[in-house]
Amino acid sequence: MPRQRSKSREQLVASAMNVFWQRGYFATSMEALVTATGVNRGGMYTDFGGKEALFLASLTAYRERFSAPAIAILLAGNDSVSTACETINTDSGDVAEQKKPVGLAAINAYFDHFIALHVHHGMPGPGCFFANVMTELESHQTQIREAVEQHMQQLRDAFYWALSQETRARQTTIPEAELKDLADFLATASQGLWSRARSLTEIDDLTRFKNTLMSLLRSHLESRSGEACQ
Amino acid sequence: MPRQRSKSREQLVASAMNVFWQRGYFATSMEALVTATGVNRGGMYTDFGGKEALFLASLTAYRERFSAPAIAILLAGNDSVSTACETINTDSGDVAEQKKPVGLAAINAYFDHFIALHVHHGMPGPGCFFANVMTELESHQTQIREAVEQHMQQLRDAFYWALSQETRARQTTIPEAELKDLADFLATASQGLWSRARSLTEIDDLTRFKNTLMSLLRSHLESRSGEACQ
DNA sequence: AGGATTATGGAACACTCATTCCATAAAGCA
DNA sequence: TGCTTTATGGAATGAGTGTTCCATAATCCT
Repeated sequence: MPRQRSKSREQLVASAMNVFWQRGYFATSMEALVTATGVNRGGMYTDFGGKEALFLASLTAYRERFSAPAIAILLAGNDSVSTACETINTDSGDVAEQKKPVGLAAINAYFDHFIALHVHHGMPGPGCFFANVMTELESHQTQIREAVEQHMQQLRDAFYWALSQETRARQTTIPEAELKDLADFLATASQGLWSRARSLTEIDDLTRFKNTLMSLLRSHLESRSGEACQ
Repeated sequence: MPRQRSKSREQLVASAMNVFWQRGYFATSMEALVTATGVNRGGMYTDFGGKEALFLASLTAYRERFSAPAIAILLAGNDSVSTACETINTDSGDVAEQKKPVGLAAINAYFDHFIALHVHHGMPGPGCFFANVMTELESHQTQIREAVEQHMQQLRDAFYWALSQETRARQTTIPEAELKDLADFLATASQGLWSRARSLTEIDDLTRFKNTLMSLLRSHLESRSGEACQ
């Protein structure tokens, strides 16, 4: 009986997410959301509670659509998530479906995925939604803070998985604590890259970061495996 | 003849800077600035043009008061800036005045300075003002964008200087391009740390990042100097 | 076709924002 | 002391905010 809505709830969140991602929470007005999504003002309040609820929905939509596929690349070979990742990966289609890279190669692929995103989007990029939110947090609610922390945790764990795969392949034993530190470092360093991508104008800057990081990582792992040199 | 003002222009900017740094541009209202600075509303408009001009002044104040001293640590031994740095360093007083660390030790000292700042401030920290601004940029003017880019340039150059000092001490020759890439990497990675410090609660997380980064750097430089091993 | 139901889009509301203005208070000079 | 000059703090302004509401329009079912 009812009139059918112009855009589905998912389309609405997808549009809103883009605006929040690009402009941040405070700089985004409800008016801007109305024009960007094409949805009438009232509908935003019947479907969601209001601006903050819509922002939270945008945050989870971002994690599903962008964050999870990227992290899935790092988790290649991890059986507990492989089924979910496989569908996501084949959807995005920018990862080799036959033989997914593992270990350092997975980390390399993660950054390639990041770079491909920026080639597609154009520079300067929008940065990481979560990293952007981090700098606006002060007056946000704890709910959002938890979402950010959860994202960082996932990224860290994914890096840890990729690193442990690499050491297994190399048949080297690195203390778990040291591997965790490395994973932490990678998560934080890549957050820096995401932030930085907001003001850089050259894709090459991203590529050089990746190459340098991978080179550092290789040097480190090799120095730990071939201890005979010292 | 006139009534003397309650706070100097510099005190005003210093107070305003803290609020902008903590809360960001949009989340900071003029009312909050009035109560935080203790300066009357009218004075803000006679001394500066308005909110944006005050924000710009806060940005340069931050560079002078926080950014420059930190970067000066990296530039130890660089004669072209040594005089300026010396006065700044002795003011802050958290750097050994007699023999300033050079090369990798300077980079280590840079992060120690960063950590000391957070010990003093308490966690979670306020992050890097410039990094915070980066994520709000979309609707800001080019003037602010330039200020951010200028800061990144300075940080990058400072890291480059410290790295070149290190290779000179080690008597190893690394191509200039490769050294520049390393400096770029360090600047971006440390921006990640600054951002991350906004949501972390343990000082130890910062220390572990520093240790891991220094360890990676050492492994890399050693692998480049002792090529005989491979 | 007619009626029930829901989306629509614009008006209206209360509120906060940055900015301007002004009567008052305070300080130095005659 | 009286006069000039400037800072002060609060009121006023007008634009913009998030939110609510409602008459209208569109769709589906009978």
